[in-house]
Amino acid sequence: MPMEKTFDAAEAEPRLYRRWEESGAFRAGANARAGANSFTIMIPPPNVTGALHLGHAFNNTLQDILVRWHRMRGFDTLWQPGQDHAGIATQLQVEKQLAATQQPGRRELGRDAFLQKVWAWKQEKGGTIIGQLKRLGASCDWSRNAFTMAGAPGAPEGEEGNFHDAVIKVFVDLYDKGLITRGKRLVNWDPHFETAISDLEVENVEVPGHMWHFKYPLAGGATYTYVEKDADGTVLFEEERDYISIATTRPETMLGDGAVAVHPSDERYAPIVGQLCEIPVGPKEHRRLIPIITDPYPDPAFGSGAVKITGAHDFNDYAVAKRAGIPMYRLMDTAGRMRDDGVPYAEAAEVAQSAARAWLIRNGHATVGFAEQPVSLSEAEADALNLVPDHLRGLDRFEARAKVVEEITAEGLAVMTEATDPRLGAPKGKPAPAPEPGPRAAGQTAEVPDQARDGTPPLEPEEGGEARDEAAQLVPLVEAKPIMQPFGDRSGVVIEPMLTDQWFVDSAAIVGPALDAVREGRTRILPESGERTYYHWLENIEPWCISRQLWWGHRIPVWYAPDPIADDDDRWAPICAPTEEEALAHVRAGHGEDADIVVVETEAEADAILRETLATLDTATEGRIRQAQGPIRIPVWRDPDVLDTWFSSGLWPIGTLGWPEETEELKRYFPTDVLVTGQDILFFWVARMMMMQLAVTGQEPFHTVYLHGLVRDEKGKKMSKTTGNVIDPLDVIDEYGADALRFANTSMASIGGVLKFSLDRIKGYRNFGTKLWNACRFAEMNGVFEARGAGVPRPQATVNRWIVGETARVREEVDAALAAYRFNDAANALYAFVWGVVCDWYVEFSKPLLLDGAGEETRETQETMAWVLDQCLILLHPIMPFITEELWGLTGERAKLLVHADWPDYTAADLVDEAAEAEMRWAISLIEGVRSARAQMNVPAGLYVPLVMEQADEAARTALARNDVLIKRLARIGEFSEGAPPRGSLAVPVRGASFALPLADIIDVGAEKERIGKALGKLGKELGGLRGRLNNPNFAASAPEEVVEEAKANLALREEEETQLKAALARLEEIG
RNA sequence: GGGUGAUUAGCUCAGUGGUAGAGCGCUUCGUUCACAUCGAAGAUGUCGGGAGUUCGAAUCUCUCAUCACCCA
Repeated sequence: MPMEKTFDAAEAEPRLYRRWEESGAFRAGANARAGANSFTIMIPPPNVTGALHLGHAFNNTLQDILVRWHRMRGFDTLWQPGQDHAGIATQLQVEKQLAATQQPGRRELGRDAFLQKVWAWKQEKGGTIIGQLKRLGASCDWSRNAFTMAGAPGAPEGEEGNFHDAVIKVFVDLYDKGLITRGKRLVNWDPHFETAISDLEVENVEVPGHMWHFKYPLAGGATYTYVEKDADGTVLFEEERDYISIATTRPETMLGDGAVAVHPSDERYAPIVGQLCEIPVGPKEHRRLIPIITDPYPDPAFGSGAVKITGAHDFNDYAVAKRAGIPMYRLMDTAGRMRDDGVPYAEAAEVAQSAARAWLIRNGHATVGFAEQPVSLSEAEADALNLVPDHLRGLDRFEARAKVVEEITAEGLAVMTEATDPRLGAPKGKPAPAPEPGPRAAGQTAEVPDQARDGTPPLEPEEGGEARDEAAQLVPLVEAKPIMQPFGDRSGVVIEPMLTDQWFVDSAAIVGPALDAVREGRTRILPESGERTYYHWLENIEPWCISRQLWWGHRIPVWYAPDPIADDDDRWAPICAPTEEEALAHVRAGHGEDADIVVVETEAEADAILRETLATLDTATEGRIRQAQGPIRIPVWRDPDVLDTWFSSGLWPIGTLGWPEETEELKRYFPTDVLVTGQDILFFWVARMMMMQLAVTGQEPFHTVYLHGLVRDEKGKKMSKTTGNVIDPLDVIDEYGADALRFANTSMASIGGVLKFSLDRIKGYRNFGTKLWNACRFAEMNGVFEARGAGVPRPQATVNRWIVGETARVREEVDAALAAYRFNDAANALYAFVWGVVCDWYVEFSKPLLLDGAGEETRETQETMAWVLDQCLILLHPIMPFITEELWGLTGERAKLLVHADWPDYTAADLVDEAAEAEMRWAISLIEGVRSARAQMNVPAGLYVPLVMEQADEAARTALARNDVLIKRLARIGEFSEGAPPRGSLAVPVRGASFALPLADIIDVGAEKERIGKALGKLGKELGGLRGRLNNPNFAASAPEEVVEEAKANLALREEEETQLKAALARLEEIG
């Protein structure tokens, strides 16, 4: 039964994949030769919430190619699959689902019940991407599928595994070594998810924003002379002022200001440094005064040159406050609302006031006043203080902003300017609104100032100049300008820098080996530019914040118990232990065997119990509970935070292999070989894996990191739902088959290449599959596969000898390309070979032998073709596994599936027959010459025409004689003759011979002259270049010998061709 | 502002010192018994601009321009 005309991918792919899986073809070690080296790839674990996108499709195609290639070569191969638990994304997903199905929300459920819901969700929906990777043909060992939360407490049946143990063990080890610490740090806070997120999860986007300018009056009505000078010292402007002008894009943070800073060299403000100024907001009777300090951070040329310092809400201010010892006052709660806790504002402001005075005293700007006690606030005390005025408490941060602006303006403390000031941008006379900005709001809010609009040049940016024309109508100066604003990449809300207690890894202490590994070449990053980026980041590494205020994740293994020796002040002592039992054992050791230990859920509960306990004790012991008599209640609570997802995925290479147990797999497959991943997670993941694996095992986790870019659309744009240019790889697979998608991915995969996805290319590679299919179909129709022999054929016929050599060449080319991770070169070499050599020439050449012939030559051709096609299937299999496996099955009884076929290792040196190659290349060039002349001269395509050989050398004669059947067939030649070409022939020059097509009655002499003239023109250019080079004595002297030889040989060939063409032209001239 | 990279045929891209290629598209021709998801032939380039090194530069250096990404 003849084969179908095309490959039915939709039908065959699931069937073939099932076949592979059922036969265990992808199992670790399948098809390994005895004593083989291992080859391991760890899949970059997709989020458990994820669905396959084109980036995954690309990334996993490359991994699959490497894995299939090694497996066929007999390596002990493991492709380790798995998923990442993706803290924020998963928690969000489940919360959404609860809301959508009218179930109780996360907080109502409580932690344990919620986590059960997450696990249930994971078990039901978490496998989506696995099925999708299978459709792509990914040959992972699915029996080993891993999960970064496997084995966590509460994990249901089927989620066993010890990944959790690995994560906890590493945390405890690093903690014990002092490499993990807890502290108050400014972190990027996501008010939507109410958790810290890393720098890398923050997207900075330029959005239309506003810059407000406010006056901070000097304390006690003090004044100074404000002078502005130009570079030469000429006074430009001078006035008496009782305030300092401050610009801000976030007025609500003024409430937490701890100081105003100016540059030490800024003479304008020198007179008032060390004085106090007033924050112009809040109840008049409790206005807070803050010191004016110097710090190198403010840029005198920007704005007024004075900067408000809000240490708890801005990264730059944080550094200034740290340097100067300015207290940091937190203003917001975890949801980004203005705080509504603590003592009333008046009381809090009082304390802050004393702290400000104390600062002046400490820094020598003031002396201790009468009856005054300098107050110094600890970090915790400052944090506990709520400086939000009572009427603003509980407001959303953006509402609070609007209120603050309104109040200051009403009080007349906004800096004013003319209504025509081009900086305003917003509608005249109206203070700009303070909407909640967001990337989606961009373009809807106030426009960016268009200074060209009214032709007025912008005013000088220096403050103080804007109110000079008193006659003009004045409005508050609210600049409309684009500002960079941080957004959470998952939540899309504005990120708030927030001072919170977090856990940190001291990255700087463990980064050394990770840097050395790349510097010393033990791990190589491709493209090389990735190495530079890697160094740059690691050399400037910041502490890594690893705590997240989420529930879904590895909970931090730290418990808190009353410190048996500490003062009341920091009475909770952390105990880090792998399990609660061990932690409690520590508590018991500290508090005595008879202590009644109560594990509670929150710090508040623990506090209550501890207060009760303390109350029962003798006050003379000053709260030290070690002196307690008899059993007392000791509250213990566990840190509620979970670890950053990247902390656990950082252990992916060893965690998936069973570490910390010393498993057989760990010994066999670690260190792994290649990591294929997106360059966007070089820091998130790659660098951290390097650091963590080195810290834990002392070994590099992989020797090669292959980085690739983002898959974009045809025009190079990012694919996004909002743009609507997202292409679903599954749709592509449905329409064109997985092989076409894979081949397109492979051919795009040049090192460091830009990835632009094009459906035209997909279609082209689907056609390529069809071409291969039909070559096999032709072979099958001609009994080729019945003649398959064992091993490499050793045929006699020139065409067969030639194609065997060509096959060896392409095998070497493919191996070299894959070894160098030049996937595109491998794909292109195979495309050119299968289509351009096998299909275009070899199949055509074989036709006379297969269709017309019989006997040994036919049999040998069948055998050779069977072998050549088998080689095509084998070499293409890593890239196009489905169609090749299908053809492998259809074209013979096979000992093994193609997925386990032996990868060839024959070489061009063994198999290339140079004489055969020269002969075939000559025949091809003659055929092409004839075809070209015919087509250009409009000789009817179907017409058989005679060919006259004018002259020929020995090699050409032999080649013609031995291949005349092929040449006649493919060039559509009727008869050969030898002799002088008749007048009005078409000239066909080839190497070592000249031919003519006598077609005087068909051709147009003028057109033929033109054709030859054109060819001569081209030749002339080339000859000019070659002669120029060879005539240059410096060329012969400096260029390598083989280059000179090549140029000489080239020149000889071109000259021969030129002679022939000139002769042909001369003959045509005779006709006229 | 810092870093990294890109600029080659109409389009998408290869091309690490020897005189420029592929695929797609385009034009012309073709119902030749594997394939029209095909075949044959053809056209198209101051390799972003300028300077330098070199016998020789798309390739190395400098510079300018434009664009992209990452980090502030």
